[in-house]
Amino acid sequence: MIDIRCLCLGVLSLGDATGYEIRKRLKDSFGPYQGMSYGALYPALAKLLAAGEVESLDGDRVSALDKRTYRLTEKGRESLHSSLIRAKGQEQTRSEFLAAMFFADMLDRDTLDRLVDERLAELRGVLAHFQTYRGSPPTEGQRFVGRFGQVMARAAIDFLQGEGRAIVNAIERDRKAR
Amino acid sequence: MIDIRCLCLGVLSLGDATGYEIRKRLKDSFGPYQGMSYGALYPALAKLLAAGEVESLDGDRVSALDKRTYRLTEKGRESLHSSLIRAKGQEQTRSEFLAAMFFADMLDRDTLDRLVDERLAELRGVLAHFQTYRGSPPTEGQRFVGRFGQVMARAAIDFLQGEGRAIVNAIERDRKAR
DNA sequence: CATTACATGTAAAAGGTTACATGATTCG
DNA sequence: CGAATCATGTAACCTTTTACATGTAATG
Repeated sequence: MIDIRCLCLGVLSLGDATGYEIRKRLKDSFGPYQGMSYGALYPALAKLLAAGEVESLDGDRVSALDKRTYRLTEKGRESLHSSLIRAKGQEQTRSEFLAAMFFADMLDRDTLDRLVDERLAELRGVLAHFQTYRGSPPTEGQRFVGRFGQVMARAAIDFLQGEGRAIVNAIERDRKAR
Repeated sequence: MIDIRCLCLGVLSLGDATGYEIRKRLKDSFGPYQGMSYGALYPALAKLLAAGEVESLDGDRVSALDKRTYRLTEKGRESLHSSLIRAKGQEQTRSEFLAAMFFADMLDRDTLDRLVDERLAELRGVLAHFQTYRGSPPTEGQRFVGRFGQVMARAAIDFLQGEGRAIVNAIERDRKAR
């Protein structure tokens, strides 16, 4: 399973980083396909440190709040590799948007339009994010994720602007006909 | 927020059901876009019952394991409606597939092919699922979700069979060139 | 000098999964 | 009569979010 620890190891495999940077790089790389909150991140790093899968490059931290840079160890690299080869081709989406749209017949026109508009805004953000690949030339893996993200965002936008909007309009027509 | 309790209310808004049936109908409607385990479902139903948002149609249950059919109450319908109008157009995907592909450069050809094949198999299942809409004529909301699911699955399949596979092949070429 | 970005952590609570325990009904 | 499906529930565990507490460094 790919959990937060595994993701930390993965980001660190591309270069040393602080906890804060790990989270940022993950967001830059995956956009909406992976998230990470500090409350999960720092405990995960502590566990990785205790397990010897990462090492801290700062021996002389005075306070527990001082900046700390992590590096992947050989043990960590092996652990990451063994997680990756056991990974399944799974994907799990929990969509508040679709859940609400499913009950569209209970909702008024304004709410439906708002839901679609919000979804479109987010998707356009995702598309722009993946289109402007900043920083160093990406690995092939990064390229794969970026292209996949673009294609899926594009497909969702096209649907919502065309057929999706048409279904919403049909709901409204039905209501008026009644 | 759309949580498991809200989903139960939503399913029940389309007709009375047992806990088991609620889970089944949700899977039928949303495919991979919503899941629900029994360990979350039954405690959620108990809370809804205590809150008076659903009622039990079986007064005379001898054992706690006897079948029980739930019905949405007026209070439950209001609660559902107020959740829906507060819903955001959000969607969150956690993709073990993309996480693994991101580190494609660390993986061998066989693993990459397996990941793509597994993803394709799942997506084809999703597509088939949404294409064969069984049962009673769907509400417009159901139609929306079904069409959205089809479009997104189609886009992902096309990508993986074309450009995605090409990137995987490029990785292999790079490796051989080294 | 104020704001934004950088930076680390803890504690409580929510939310969910997995495994387990138990049994009835239906269909070939 | 055996297997699949239907059916309900608990408990232990895991992960993650949210809110809080605490600063430093860079930038306009």
